[in-house]
Amino acid sequence: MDLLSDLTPEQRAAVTHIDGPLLVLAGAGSGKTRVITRRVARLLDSGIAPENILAITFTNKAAGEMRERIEALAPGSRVWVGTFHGFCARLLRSYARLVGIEPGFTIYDQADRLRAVKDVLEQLAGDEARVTPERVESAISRAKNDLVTPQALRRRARDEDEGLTAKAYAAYEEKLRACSAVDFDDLLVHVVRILKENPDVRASLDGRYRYVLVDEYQDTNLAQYAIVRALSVDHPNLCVTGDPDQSIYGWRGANLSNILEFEHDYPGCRVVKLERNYRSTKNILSAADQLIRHNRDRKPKSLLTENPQGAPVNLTILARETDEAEAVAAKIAGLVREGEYNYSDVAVFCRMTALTRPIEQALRSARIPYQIVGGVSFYERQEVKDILSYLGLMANPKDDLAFARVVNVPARGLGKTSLDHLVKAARDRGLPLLAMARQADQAEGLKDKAVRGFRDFARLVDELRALCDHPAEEVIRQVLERTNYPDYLKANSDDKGEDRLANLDELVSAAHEFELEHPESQVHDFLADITLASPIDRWDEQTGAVTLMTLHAAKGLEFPVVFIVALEEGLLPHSRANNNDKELEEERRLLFVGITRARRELYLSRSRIRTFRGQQQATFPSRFLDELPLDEMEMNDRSGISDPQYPPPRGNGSGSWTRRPDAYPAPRSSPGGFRLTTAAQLSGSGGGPASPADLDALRPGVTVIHPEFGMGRITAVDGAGPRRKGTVAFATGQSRTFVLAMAPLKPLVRTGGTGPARSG
DNA sequence: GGGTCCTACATTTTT
DNA sequence: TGTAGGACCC
Repeated sequence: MDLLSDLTPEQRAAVTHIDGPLLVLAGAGSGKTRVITRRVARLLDSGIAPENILAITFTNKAAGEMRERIEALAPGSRVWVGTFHGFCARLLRSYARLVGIEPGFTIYDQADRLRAVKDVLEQLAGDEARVTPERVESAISRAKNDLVTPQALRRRARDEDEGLTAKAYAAYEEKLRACSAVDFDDLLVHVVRILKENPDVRASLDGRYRYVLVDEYQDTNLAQYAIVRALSVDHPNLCVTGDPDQSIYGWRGANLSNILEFEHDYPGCRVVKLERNYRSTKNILSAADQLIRHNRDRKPKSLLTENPQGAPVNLTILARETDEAEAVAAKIAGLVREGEYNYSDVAVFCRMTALTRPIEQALRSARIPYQIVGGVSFYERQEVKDILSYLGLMANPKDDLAFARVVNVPARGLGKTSLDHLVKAARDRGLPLLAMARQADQAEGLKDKAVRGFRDFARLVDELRALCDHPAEEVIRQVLERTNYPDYLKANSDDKGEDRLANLDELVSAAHEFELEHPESQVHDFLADITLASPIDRWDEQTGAVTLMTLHAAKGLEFPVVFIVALEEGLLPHSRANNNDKELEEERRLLFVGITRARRELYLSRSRIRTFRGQQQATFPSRFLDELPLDEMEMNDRSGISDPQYPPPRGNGSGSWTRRPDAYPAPRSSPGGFRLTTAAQLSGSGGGPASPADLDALRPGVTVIHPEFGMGRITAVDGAGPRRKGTVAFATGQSRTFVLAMAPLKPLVRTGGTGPARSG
């Protein structure tokens, strides 16, 4: 086919560029994927060998799609397309020895890493540690992505906690080495080291991968930058594509300056800007544009489209998250009933996976098929992880983490005490746990029964290990059979047993599929593939179901109809991102990404009250709503209550549609809605001084209104009688304590309910 | 050692 | 709301 005829001049410029660095700044929906794949086809057309091309994408799914498209344009060409992590894993299998690790290394995922950090912290500081394992874990990850060594982190440490973190980092590294394991970030870090310390290897890889393409370049971190740089010295035929406005992985170490400084890093590079949007309606694009303009740390850019105006963007306010979910479900049902869309045309995005639950429920009861992307991934389920740990231990006998996980699963009478003795003995001798288990009779303090147990277990694993070069599917079947795992599951899981057995079946068929695709593979290849898989890789757009996912997962996708829910302060922007402008701008970009996924219709919503962590809480509208072109939008408030008065978080904001200054509420009731009631009214005592009954309504968990501070929630009460005090956390972030009998606090209750809203 | 119950706890996003 | 870890009892 003609690779150029249907392209715009800009797209054509990018596609026809062959040698030298190329930066493609591609706005949302500007046909970027098409440009990249065409360019690869064009490279192949011009006689460049497929093995000289390396294409890096953000997810395996994107890689698969690109591979397919390239295959369609240039059949039979075997271009390597994959993620940074996949590429590095492969490279590391060949060059492991250069950084002192074994080629059969195991890849630890985040849960494994957290487990390892916990072990290390306990060993280092016992119960004394003042830093949480989670914080240490993320600090280690951050350090690695920034190419900071344990020594450097130690030198940098300013206080005791940072010192302990650095120490834990060093100990963690040792532990991984002893287990012959690497974590996600190590895949990158080790490759950086290989490239840095071995000029010959670097030169040969640079020569091999003469044409490098990196997609989503705005989300690369320092380690990834270093890899790309090292592969583009002798042959700087590097093409990167991305959009600074869509950078949403800063928390993972992504460095926006990689793309902003590209022209500086690669002098003489060609820059192509793709600004025309082919995806969305004018209305949707206008919303995206107005929003993203509020980012100050940004190169101004216009978003243009020749697409029709389209329907106005819709913003709906509901009373509670269940109402919101039902409204979404009802709207979806209506759209499909009208015949214009299928379920698979629709996606619902939210900030956190935890927010999907009410949506799921509503979709279920409306009998709308859906699939959820993310959340607890299939491979993180306990039963799956157990079996995978057996495989891991078979493939890598030094994997102490896997050993500890399964040595007593199913129960073999090897509890904590026995394991502690074994660990100590192994540590003294510098042996892996499996090796120590084989000679458990030499470990101090073990009872005969435990010695026998460990040796039996070691024998079992050794026997299984003999099967290591068999197909993964068969290995899994053998593990299940020889460990009696299915029986153990049946005995130990009450009503979930069926589900869990089904998960094991699914694991077997996953292994089978892998086997078909990679006939030559070994168990550790299967494990690596699983570990490096992302939730979105399992997503199938063909199933005829509504898609439910986080805004992060939505990157790179598009849907005719998009819903974005829970546009509330604390959720979007997330409360953890509230501290500085940088994080706040990333949150804004996140919403921008969500909005620009929509092709024809966009529905935004928020709920006035949200139950989170089992607690009802009044919410405030996301500040981002005020940044949208509200006059062009269609808005309806179906909550049946109006906003209370509250001090705007910043600026004056008054007069805007989302912040109604008038509203200390004339109680208004609507079926199933809310009204605001005073404690006095509740108890029927009609507005006099608070009676004991009034005070009874003011309990922890109850949402209240204060005329000055706005909505809040009672977090604690203290004392009794007239001097009883209550602490209220207000939605503005401040917390205050009042004498309940005196304070003008009013509980928010459900119409027709029997009493104040209660927690739990 | 192992199972059960309870409490305390945290809680973003993901390769 | 969920879960991970601790206390307790068999």
